[in-house]
Amino acid sequence: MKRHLSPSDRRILRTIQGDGRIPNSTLAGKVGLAASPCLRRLKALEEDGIIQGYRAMVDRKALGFEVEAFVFIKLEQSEPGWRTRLVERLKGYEEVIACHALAGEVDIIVHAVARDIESFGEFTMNRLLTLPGVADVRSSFVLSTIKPQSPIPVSD
Amino acid sequence: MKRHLSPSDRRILRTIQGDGRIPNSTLAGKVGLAASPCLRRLKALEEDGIIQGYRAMVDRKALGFEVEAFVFIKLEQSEPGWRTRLVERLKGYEEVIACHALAGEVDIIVHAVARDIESFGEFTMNRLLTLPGVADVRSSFVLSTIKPQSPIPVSD
DNA sequence: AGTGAAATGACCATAAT
DNA sequence: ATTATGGTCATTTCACT
Repeated sequence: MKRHLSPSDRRILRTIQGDGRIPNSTLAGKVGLAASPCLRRLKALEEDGIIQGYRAMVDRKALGFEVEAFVFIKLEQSEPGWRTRLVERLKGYEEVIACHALAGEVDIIVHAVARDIESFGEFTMNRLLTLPGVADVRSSFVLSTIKPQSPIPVSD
Repeated sequence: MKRHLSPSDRRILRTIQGDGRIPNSTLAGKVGLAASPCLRRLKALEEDGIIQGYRAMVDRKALGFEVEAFVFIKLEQSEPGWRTRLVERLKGYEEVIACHALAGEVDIIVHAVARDIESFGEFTMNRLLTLPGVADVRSSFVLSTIKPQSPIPVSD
């Protein structure tokens, strides 16, 4: 199950997390391989699900999303079916740019964007707080990004 | 300052957030442009900082990071200089895969990974709690990812 | 290593301002 | 006229066998 990662694989993963659009030939140069084996390894890493995909990181403000926030949700104890439906709903909201179930005080953390404070209010009031099984919703606006989404470290 | 986004730009942004490594020619086809103007637009979007970069999304577990957590930090009132040093330190930790300053109860949220619970403990105890200006540190482990890092919505 | 595909840059066309 | 849009073609570079 747990695939062994060669030193080349690790160098590929390190490099491609930093520049997901680097041409294979350039990547090959950086990791010290010829183009052909480098491409084979890259494809294998994708195939094995170790590389899950590639995304362009886009400035939310350029797309008109002035507000970014984290929403902390506490759940009531409730029938398991509700939980599933809640999760499906959360996944469906386009404002939700990431969402995790947590251990501890807070049950669910939602990373969200909104065009402005008003539409964020509409989102939390009408579309989060009204979800069945939700006991409490607290929001904190992002004031600044100290460190943007960053690579997972890759040891040698 | 605020660049106008053409319908083509929006289609490019929508597509490339979903597949950051799509070949330009394919991208051009999807957005209904010839390759050359498509590439010009893509480069301009990068140049203008609207596209901030490209990353491969890598499975943290494949790299040996069994633990993912959010850490909530409260600060003491303190001299402004401390704040700057704190932020620099946070940025420097490789365990920190994202970090934001928040408005509200919690001052800073840290998204972190660790190889195991022990090393996560070492990280919070020795490298977070000891930072000057930190009043309180609380951690919640990620139990499951409900929605992984997702695109910013792009309206037409 | 070779072949077909893709990236890239120079240049042209059209339309709206 | 100028700006913004997109297309065509020729050349280099790349992906993949």
